[in-house]
Amino acid sequence: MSEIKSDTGPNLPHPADDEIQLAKVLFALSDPGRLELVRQLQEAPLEAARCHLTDPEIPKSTKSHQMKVLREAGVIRNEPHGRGRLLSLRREALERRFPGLLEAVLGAL
Amino acid sequence: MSEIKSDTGPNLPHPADDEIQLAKVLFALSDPGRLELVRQLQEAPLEAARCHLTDPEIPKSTKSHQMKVLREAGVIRNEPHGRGRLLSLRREALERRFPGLLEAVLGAL
DNA sequence: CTCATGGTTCGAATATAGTTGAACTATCGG
DNA sequence: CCGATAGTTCAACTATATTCGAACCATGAG
Repeated sequence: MSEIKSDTGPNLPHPADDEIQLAKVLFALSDPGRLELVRQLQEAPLEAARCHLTDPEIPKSTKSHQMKVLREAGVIRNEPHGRGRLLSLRREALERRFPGLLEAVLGAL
Repeated sequence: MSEIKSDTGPNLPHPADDEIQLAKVLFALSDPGRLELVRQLQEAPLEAARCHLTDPEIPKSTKSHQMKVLREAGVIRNEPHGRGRLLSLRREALERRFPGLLEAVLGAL
């Protein structure tokens, strides 16, 4: 056991709060599959392996790609967690940057 | 002069209020150029010829295409007006369908 | 009617995005 | 250490979007 944060580990790059761009966020959310994933993170962070229940046939590489688009847009965080990954919504960052946006998107039918 | 609405005229198709889809709206707004156009319609409707798309060098066919994407998504209305077209934001429809969304997007820096 | 203005549409080229298998990496349990 | 699990990355392919010239169409002015 070690408390040292492994630099060599699978720590993926995330944009800083103030680097999050509106256009990229809107684009990331403009896909039904990605939007669905975001909805699943509404209540609480989720292990990647536990979401996307709707389509169990999707290859993991495809799923990984969708997570990447959301992560690079600054919509979700993707961190190591046990032998998998923990996905979470970047609520605070998005709210600070684009107040009301996430709520409006998630609130829609 | 005639009060008859010409059916043969350039009346373009618009989605009905309840046919407006979130994903398409978000996609339409995810382009900086289109977003800029939408911002110009914030205050009041505008003749298409009067809204300069940041780049004055943009060919009219390209500009027409951008208007089409926004129109088909249900973001703007595009109606005949004199020898040109009048563009307007579909505020009410968007507000009814996705409350707060437009405000959040336009309010962003 | 004719012309200039302001736009739409079409088609072809280009650019960007999505999909997927295979190879690779990290972690945990035994 | 080994195998299983979970996910990323890469490369090739397919699909969708964007761009823009050229042709076309409607309106208003003269």
